[in-house]
Amino acid sequence: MRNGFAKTDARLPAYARLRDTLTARIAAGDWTPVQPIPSEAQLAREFDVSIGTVRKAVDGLVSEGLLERRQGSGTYLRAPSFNATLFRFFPMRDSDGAPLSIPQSKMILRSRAKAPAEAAEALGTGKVIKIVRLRSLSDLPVLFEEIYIPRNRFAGFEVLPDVAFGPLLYPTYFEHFGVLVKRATDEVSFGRASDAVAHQLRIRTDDPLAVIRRTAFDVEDKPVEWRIASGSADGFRYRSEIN
Amino acid sequence: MRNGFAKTDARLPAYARLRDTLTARIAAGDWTPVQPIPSEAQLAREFDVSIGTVRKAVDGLVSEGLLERRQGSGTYLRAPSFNATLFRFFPMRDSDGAPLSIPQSKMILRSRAKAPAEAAEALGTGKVIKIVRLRSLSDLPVLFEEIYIPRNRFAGFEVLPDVAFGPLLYPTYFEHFGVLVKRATDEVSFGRASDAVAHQLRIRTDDPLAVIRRTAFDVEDKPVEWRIASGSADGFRYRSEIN
DNA sequence: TAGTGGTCTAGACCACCAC
DNA sequence: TGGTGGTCTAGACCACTAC
Repeated sequence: MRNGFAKTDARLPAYARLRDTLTARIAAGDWTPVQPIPSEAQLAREFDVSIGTVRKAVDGLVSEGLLERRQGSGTYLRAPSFNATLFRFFPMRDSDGAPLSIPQSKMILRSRAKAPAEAAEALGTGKVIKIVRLRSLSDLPVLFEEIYIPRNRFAGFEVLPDVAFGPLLYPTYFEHFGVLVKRATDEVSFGRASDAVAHQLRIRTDDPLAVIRRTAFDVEDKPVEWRIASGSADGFRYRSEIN
Repeated sequence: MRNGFAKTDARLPAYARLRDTLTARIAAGDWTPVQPIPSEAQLAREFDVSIGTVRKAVDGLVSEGLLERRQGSGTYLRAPSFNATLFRFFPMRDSDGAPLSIPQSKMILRSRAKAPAEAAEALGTGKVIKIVRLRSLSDLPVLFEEIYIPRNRFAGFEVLPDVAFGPLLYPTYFEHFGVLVKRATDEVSFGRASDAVAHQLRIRTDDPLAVIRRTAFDVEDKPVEWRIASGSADGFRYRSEIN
């Protein structure tokens, strides 16, 4: 065939097929955030469309947060574009407005496991790796997290050396497994601390708890992570923008 | 001047000035959702720009949710584009999956008032109208709301006849006061029921409470409403999409 | 200074809708 | 059938970045 589109629906308009082709290249890990992707003129030649059509395709990916334009320099992959640290659930400043100390993250467990029902339903598989973390502010534990990721996307995650992990998981997902988290859904509810959670959070059993369940999706809208996080309901707040 | 731009920064590109001019017309109530706005060709002539530039301006407003394109028919105002009923905070179906009965909304109070500190800070004025509502599912009260709206945007709201109100406030804001809510910020936290709230919700004093604070903004990003809503924490859940 | 993205033009043809 | 938005072209010039 004359053009270079990946296997996309030929009935779609050219800009949509180009957009899907570029998304596939991103998902395949063809590009990194440090080198610009091909220029608009190059893409126009490669796919035999006009620059205007390239711009429309790239516009879509920029508005999705996948790409980033830098005038005079080029267009770059934006990864991890997704900043959803659980610490936005708690105040980062004390009552005087002074910033609290740097958030800490302690990995408690990392091993193959069978996913609990909720996680298996969200991920579409029960074969997962389970991660347990405790996150703290000023040496006070504030959030207890259980995280499940599918083994077929994260083979070998459980044996990665500890130095591969920073305070955030999503950069690790991208750098070591090419998994780019693009969006997520959160669900906040109320519960009470079990013995185990209470012990980790240094609160009492049955104390009020804020519970956040999250499912995260990659650039192709496939679920790649399910997690449940718990913190004391006192001082908890969840901010959200609605459009 | 030759073109028809409203008072916009002449340093901005043409599409941005046109977008701002169209936003101002929307805010001024020049258009309704039932009649199309002028066609792209008409706008191009009126503002002495090309159709491509009109498309770029309209694209922005479409992606903001202010306008809606209908191929073959025209471009229409989308109002109220904002659907954020508080009932998404509670399950609308019982445990068997059967839908619960239609949500109800009872207005308890509607009068001029002095805004509490939080509301005054969010709205930038203390001169407000206070609205108190109780919202129910299957005749069970689930949400107690206190709402504050600035008097300078909603003059006469407190003396509107009851028939002017449906179950949702935002359509009333638009139809009677030309105020179009475009976005809002929510903050979820947990607390305990006061005597008054407990009585309204038919729960016990000090029972766990989910509290949602919301600030709503109009098309020009001016705050037009602040509300605080409370419901029993049991059965509460708040869903949110993160991008 | 060469190359990039940012803006803008003046058309063309197509798909769809309302009359 | 006429008018609308949807797609697409093949340029032009500008603003900015990197070297």
